Amino acid sequence: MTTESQVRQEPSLLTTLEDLGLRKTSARYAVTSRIENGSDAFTAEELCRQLPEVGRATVYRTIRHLVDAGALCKLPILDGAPMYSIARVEHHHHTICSKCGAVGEFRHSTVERVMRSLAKEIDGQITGHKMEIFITCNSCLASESDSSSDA
Amino acid sequence: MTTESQVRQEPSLLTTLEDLGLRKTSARYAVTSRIENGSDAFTAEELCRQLPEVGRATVYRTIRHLVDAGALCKLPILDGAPMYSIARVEHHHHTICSKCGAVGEFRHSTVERVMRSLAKEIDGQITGHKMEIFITCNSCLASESDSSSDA
DNA sequence: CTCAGTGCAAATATTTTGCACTATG
DNA sequence: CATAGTGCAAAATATTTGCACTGAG
Repeated sequence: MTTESQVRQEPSLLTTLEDLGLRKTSARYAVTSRIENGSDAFTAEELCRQLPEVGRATVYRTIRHLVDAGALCKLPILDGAPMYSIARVEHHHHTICSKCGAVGEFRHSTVERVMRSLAKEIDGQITGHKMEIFITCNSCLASESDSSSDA
Repeated sequence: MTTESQVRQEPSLLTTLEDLGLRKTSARYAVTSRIENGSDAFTAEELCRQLPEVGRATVYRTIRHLVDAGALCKLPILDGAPMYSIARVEHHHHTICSKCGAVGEFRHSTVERVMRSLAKEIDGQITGHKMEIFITCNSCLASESDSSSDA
């Protein structure tokens, strides 16, 4: 979609869990494959609803493992529950469509360069940063122009 | 603290509420003056605890009004409840100390310029952005070097 | 006096935890 | 077979809502 184009073939999330020394269980298989085959961003509750056969606690625990391992990003949504999405690019930022909630990833070297120039203005030592860009995605723009009741 | 130096004398939050056509009540006075005299960032629950004489619902309702009016920023904290801080600079970003939670504000023209250059790479129309910089603030750096048990 | 605003407590939402049971390695 | 992992339901936490009462204009 952006700077980094196709970075397919991320190692399965289940493998990520194994690498952490965790067992390969059917519950974890269900959760990770649902994440990998589902829509790009989701909430914990959504996942629970989609996986009635897996206990709520297990879903939350699995998500936490994946976030800790860096395989999932936790996106702080201002309203309700946080959303999660698979981290495809090492360090990146997110685009979030305010209409439909679609989440995209991008990486832009300028952002990192800005961080360096900010360093001297900040009253402390920078340890990390997070940037979210709110957009109206192209599909939503398209459907908007249908009902052209714009002010 | 940074680019924009002193922008004191923001209109009292209570005035902001009046401008919205809301009444000037004692509960709202209590909430807004507590916010203005308290520490820079706070959670809704903290405010409730500090104002036992004001109902929890009123605290939440007042915060919501202020956020809607743009007088307070809602900072999505990844762990627990979101934090709020007074918006002093029109459009700005935040520094958050990972150790002590202190929140600072800064504005940097380069950030806005980056947004413009990103526009052509993003698959949709940018409607807003939010950037948070995680730091270890100078006070925490100082107290760290005391107990120099660093790995 | 009227109705916006309030406080309370119950409802709702989200996430974590304790514990007995199950199944992976 | 030992114990990591699970499911459930209860607890903990965070926020919203219904409703009768109060007070600002």
